[in-house]
This record gives sequence, structure tokens and C-alpha cells, in this order.
Amino acid sequence: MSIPKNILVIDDEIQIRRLLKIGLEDSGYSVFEAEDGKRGIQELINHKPSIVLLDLGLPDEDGLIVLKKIREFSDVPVIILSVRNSEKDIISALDSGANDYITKPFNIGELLARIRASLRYYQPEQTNPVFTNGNISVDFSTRTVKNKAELVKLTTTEFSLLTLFIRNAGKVLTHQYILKEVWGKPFSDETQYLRVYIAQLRKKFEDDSTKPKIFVTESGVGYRMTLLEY
Amino acid sequence: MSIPKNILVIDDEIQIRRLLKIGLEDSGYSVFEAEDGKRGIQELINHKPSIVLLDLGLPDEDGLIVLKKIREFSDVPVIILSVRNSEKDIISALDSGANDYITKPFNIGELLARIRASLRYYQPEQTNPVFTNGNISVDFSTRTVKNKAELVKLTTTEFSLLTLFIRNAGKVLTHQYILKEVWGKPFSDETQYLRVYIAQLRKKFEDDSTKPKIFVTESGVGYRMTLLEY
DNA sequence: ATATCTTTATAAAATCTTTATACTTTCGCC
DNA sequence: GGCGAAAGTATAAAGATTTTATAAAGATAT
Repeated sequence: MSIPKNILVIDDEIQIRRLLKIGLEDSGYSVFEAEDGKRGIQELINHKPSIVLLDLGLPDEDGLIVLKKIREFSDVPVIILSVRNSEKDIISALDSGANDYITKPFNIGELLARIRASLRYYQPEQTNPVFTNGNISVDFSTRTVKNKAELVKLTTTEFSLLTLFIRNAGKVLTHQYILKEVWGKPFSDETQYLRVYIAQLRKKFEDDSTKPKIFVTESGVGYRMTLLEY
Repeated sequence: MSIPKNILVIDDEIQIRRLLKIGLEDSGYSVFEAEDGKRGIQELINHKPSIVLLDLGLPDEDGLIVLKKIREFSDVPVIILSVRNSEKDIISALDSGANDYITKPFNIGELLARIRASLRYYQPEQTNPVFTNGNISVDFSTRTVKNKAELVKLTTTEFSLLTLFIRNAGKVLTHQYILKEVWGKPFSDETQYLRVYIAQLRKKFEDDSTKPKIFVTESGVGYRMTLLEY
């Protein structure tokens, strides 16, 4: 459910970057760093982070300028980290497009909470992850499976097996590979499991499960889900 | 500014409300006021403000509770205004759904800038006080629930569980997710709580609770509230 | 004092694994 | 090509395990 979040830290002080890297990585984020504005924007383009932590006092150009440049092409949440604590600085940063403003020194716990708040609120609307092949469609946002508009009930194992097939429709998947993906490495030789579950998928999706057209056997190799017409 | 923005202030101190009203109206906002949590939620439903300023120290119930109640049906931006300035208070407010947190006393200019920052990404989407799915309807203005026009009495836990389901009707919600949302993160593994409460909801809403049609079990994963016909 | 929440116990259901057996494909050999 | 053995596959169903449902007792809170 949780996609790994990337954070870009733009700050010239190595100590601050180190502190942030440790704290953020402890909380499960991946951290990219930049020590000036120019490189910051470069990193933003390269890594498309989920959020940016930006210092105002940068060696090459003022953080506000960097912020405005960012806002010319990106709506990524930006939290300002700065020693400047005057009302004027805070207001102009927020009005230049910052989402939040925290003055140094800051509590790492509060920073993390503000990051969570920003991520929660500014999440880009994600396209509905629906995989379709012929009459079969898998909707990952609702974790539901349909066959000709009819909801099909699947067990967890059946679901992850179908998922694997539909994401690799048209390709031959070897027994070993399927078993490793669905059951885990230690089960790579339990080919019989796979036969049982293939039979179940066929029962649920094939018109005539004695003549499978969707989940095709590749004898001695594995199985293939046919690429179906729409 | 094209559309006039409404702001709801929930604070028991008349001086603060007066100060805010003047400052906000000077900047072109319309201001609604509420002096306790109950009225605050009422006003939120009545006036559908663009943003809410919420004090934590309210006479009738803690601001955090009010915030959680708001988040049960609305994504309106909420900025906390509070004298409580401990890291712990700030973190728990932000993690309960607040968008920002400002400690009193505050600079009106900074507050206005933070309001602008919060409003910038807010897509005005109306907060409907009544959620409906099939015969079941939840009215947040009165916190009452009806099944086929008949009032159903629910405990607070049952209410927020039902709320979560009705807001996500059709989706499979995992045990962990439900527990985190309703009971809080530390309870993510208390799956048995959930079973007990699902049984209670079924007893209150299903025609035949031995054959649940509304709150469906997805074994090994979680539960799903069926999208019902009207 | 009562309603609600948490915990425990146990039965029932669903799912996964294993077994048994029949069927199909592959391939060497004539 | 046709035959037969070996290897590979399909499926039902039994057995084992995991997950779920529910009542009810104990604890806590209002």
C-alpha cells in the first residue's frame, strides 16, 4: 500500500543534511541531497521527489529564488527550513509558493509530522490502477476483480496469481518464476500447488475449463495468459 | 480573488474571535464563528467554509476530538491555533488531520499567509453532511444513522467504523488500515476488536447477519462494504 | 449504574496443502 | 507416421491449518 517516498533536501550545511538524512531514513524515506539551488533543481528534475525541504540561505542564489523557479514547473510540496524567523520572511516564502515554513533549530519529530501532513494533503491524484485483459479486469484501488462486469471472488493466493498473469499477459511464465513470485522462493519446486490454483482460476474465468483459452498450459515450461481481444 | 472565501473560526475566547474577525475581514474573507466543538461542526455543515481555524482548548470537548470528527466527513483545510506548544501536541494534531499548527500568540500576517498557502491547493468540493449507501445513511450534523428511515443507535466506535466504510463503499479495506483509522496506529494488530465490531454492525444493519450482504468478509485481507442500489 | 470497550473461549467457515487418480503431452524407437 | 513408456498435467476431494464469527465474561469509563 505504501509507496516509498523520496525527499529532496536542499541545504548547504553538511551537518543539517546529515541530521536530516538520518532522521528521514529512519522513518522510511529515501533522501536525496543538494548543496545549492542549481543542483537542487537538477535533483528535483532527476528524482521527482514527493517533497522538498529547502533552506533559504544557499550559496549560489537565495532560497526564495529557487522556490520560485521550482514553482514555474512543479507543484511538489516544499517545506522551508530556515534560521530567518521574521514575519516578513515567513510571509514572503509562503506567498512564493512554500507549503510550510519551519524555523531552525527545529524538532525532528515536528518536522516529520509536517512532512506527513503535507504529503497527505498534496498527494497528486493517482490514475486508477486498473489492469484489463479481455473481459477480465483487476482494480487495485478497490482490490476487486471482474469478469464481464461481474464481480468474481478470489482468495488472496488466487488474486496474486491472477495479478501476476494479467501484468504479464501474453508472456510465458515458468513454474519456478510463478511459484517464487506468488508463494515465495522456498516454494519454487511445489509445482503441484500451481496446478491446483490454475485449475481454480480456470473454473472461475474460462467458458469451458476443459478447453482453456485464457490460462494456457505450456507443457514442460509453465503457463501463459492469452492476450485477449476487447 | 474571484470567489469570496469563507472562514470558520472555532474558539471559545471572544477576544480571539474578535481579533480574527477583524483581521480576516480586512483581507476580504467572510468569517463565521463558533464557540464550541458542537456548534463548530454545525457551522461547518451549514456554511461550507473554505478553511477552518480551530482552537484546541474548547469548553465542550477537546479540539483534537473535533478535528477527528471533522475528518470523518470533510477534507476542508484545518489550521490549529493553540497555546499548547509542545512537540507532542503539535505532532498529534498534525497526525489527526490538521493542515497546519500555529501557536498563540501569533502574528496575524503570518496566519494570513498560512491561510493563503493552505487555500492555494484547496479544490472547493462541497462537504455533504449526509453520506448514503443503499438504505443506510449517516448524518454528520446530528451524528445519527438511519437504516430504511429507522434510526439506529450506534456507539462512537461503531459510528466511526460505519463512517469509514460508507466513505469507502465498494473498496476492500484491510484490517490494518481500518484499525489504524478507527482505533489508532498502536491498535493495528488487534484484529479481534474488528471482528467483534463487524459482528455488531451486521447485527444492526444486515437482514440476515449469518449471510452478510453489506459488510462482506474478504478472508485474509479485510472487509468491504458493498456498493448498494438505491 | 449503565453503557461501552476489551478479552477470552469456542465453534464455524474459508483457505491452503496434500493425496489419489485419471488424463495429456512429449519423445525415442520401429 | 504410429506406438508405448515416461514425464508432465488436471481435478476432485480429503486433511490440515488459518482465519473468522459470536456469545459472553471481565474491565473500564461515564
